[in-house]
Amino acid sequence: MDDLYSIGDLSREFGVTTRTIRFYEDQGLLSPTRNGQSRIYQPRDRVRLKLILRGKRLGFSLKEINKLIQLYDTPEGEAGQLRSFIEKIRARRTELLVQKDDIEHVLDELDTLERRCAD
Amino acid sequence: MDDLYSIGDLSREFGVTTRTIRFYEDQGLLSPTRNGQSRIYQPRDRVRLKLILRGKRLGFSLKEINKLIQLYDTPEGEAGQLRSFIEKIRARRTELLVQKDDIEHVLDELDTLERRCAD
DNA sequence: GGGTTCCTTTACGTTTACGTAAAAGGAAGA
DNA sequence: TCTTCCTTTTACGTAAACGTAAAGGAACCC
Repeated sequence: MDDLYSIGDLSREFGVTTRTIRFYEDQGLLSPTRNGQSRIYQPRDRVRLKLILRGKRLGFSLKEINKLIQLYDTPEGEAGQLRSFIEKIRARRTELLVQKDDIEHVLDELDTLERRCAD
Repeated sequence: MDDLYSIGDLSREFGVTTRTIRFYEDQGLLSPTRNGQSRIYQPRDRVRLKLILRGKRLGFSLKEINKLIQLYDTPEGEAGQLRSFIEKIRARRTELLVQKDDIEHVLDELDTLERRCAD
């Protein structure tokens, strides 16, 4: 019971509500085991939650995050689906590059603003 | 009437619906002049729309975007409000740095995925 | 003058991502 | 035993950001 977590543990660690964590499970993003009625989270569940939250920070919807996670979990095959998914990945990457650029712009502007304000 | 735009012009240029543009006006983010009933957008309105959309790409809410825009428009004074706003700017910058980091991680992962898929 | 296109306002509908409250059960501590 | 804390399910509520008609006016084209 060393690397096992309750829903409250994860809630505290990641700064999200238990409602949120249950919601992610409801949406098929998490599937913890149970001890009686209580949810028990393994390290891999914890990692997965981490990934979900990172996805969120990047503006992915939960559905998109779900697909990305599933993509990680696919062992090998299903090249057919994957081919079309590569396109999506590339599209997303393009978006992310734009976003990165945006961020750099905004960081500059924030600096300017901050200096302008510091009077 | 060279640097004047209709709502349709901007809609087409930026790939958003007219509904969206009117909604932004409704939220106080845009205030075009009128020709009779029709909205007329000046270059500065166009720039502002551009800023709004960039803000959106960065995950700002319309309310936050509104504040940032107002911050740009403040001529000089009101140091009181600004001081607390600098904090928000710094917080946002920290978030953006995290986000930039996230993006770089994900870009790497997307590369890996793409290579893994390319069989 | 009919058709097409663009514009307007009003207003109800929708999706996402949870918030929040209600009602209840199990376990630990004073 | 009582209280407190953590957990559960169920379910209605909500904010943000538009979508989607509906109904109408103005301008242009043939």
